[in-house]
Amino acid sequence: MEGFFQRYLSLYRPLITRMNELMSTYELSYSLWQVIFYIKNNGPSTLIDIANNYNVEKPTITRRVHRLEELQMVKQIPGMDRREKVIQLTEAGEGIYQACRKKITALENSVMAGIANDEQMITFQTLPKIQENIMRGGGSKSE
Amino acid sequence: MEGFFQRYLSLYRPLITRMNELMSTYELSYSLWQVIFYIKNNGPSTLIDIANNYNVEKPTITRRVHRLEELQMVKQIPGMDRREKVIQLTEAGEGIYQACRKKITALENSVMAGIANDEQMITFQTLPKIQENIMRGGGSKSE
DNA sequence: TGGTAATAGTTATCCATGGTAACTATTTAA
DNA sequence: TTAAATAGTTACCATGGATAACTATTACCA
Repeated sequence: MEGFFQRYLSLYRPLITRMNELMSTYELSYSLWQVIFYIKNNGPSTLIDIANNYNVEKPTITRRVHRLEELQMVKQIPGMDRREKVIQLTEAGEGIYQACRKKITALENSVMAGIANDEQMITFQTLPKIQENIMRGGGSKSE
Repeated sequence: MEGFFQRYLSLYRPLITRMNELMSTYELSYSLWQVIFYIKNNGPSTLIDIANNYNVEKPTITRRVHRLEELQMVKQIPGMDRREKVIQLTEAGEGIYQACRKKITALENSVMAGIANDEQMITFQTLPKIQENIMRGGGSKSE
């Protein structure tokens, strides 16, 4: 499958740029969206939960959450451990989640124009398999 | 196709990290590799050629080429216009291209483990269609 | 021919993201 | 009760890309 990475990677910038434009109305970027998305779909969460989910380091999530707090899309609620910072969506955050979800879904659809349904499905199912393979293949750390 | 972007994007970091590790032996990263790759496949080229091909701005390519010159993988040859800087691979650059090409192809293969051939092909063909749709969809600039 | 466009490239500066190392505060365990 | 583990933060650095303003050269054209 020579040339696959090139095809995969050359899609990245246009896509992420488009997403960021889409969300700029709400002062969000894709990286911030990820946090909102996670909390919405997994309930109030700790920074560690989020960091583990996205395979990024803690300070990265600390920063994202702080920005979201400034934007008042997210707030801290008491956990059962004074170390933990349990993060939840605010009302505003909920609203913005809905609005962005709609926009993103619309873009997801428009981007599939002219592509057969089964081709969409196969691509949809293949990407996570590739990710599995890469992550199993062992980064320089763990494994 | 809700959730498609998430699947696409969550593959990005592991992949690019893996690529960068792969090439770190030669002090290359994927962004530098792109330049080498382009020159190898299109012959001696100007910065403008390269920038246009990858849809990035000129200064971005200026920097990449300068790094490659430092690494002596690339050199300047006279063009037919004293404004132009025509860039070519050096012998060393050729060698490193070959070495990286092999490594990348091997990774491309290993990453497809357990994925049926036709699924690979469909994914391979679908990605550029999606890219087309995104780029046609008009960034905030042109169109 | 002389002067204005356009073109290729560079420099300086800024922004967005993410990583690492070293730290605090709290909790667990021995 | 002290040592280790855990959650989070802070400070700092690296990468990669964008913009704006600049130089040098070439094209155009009146």
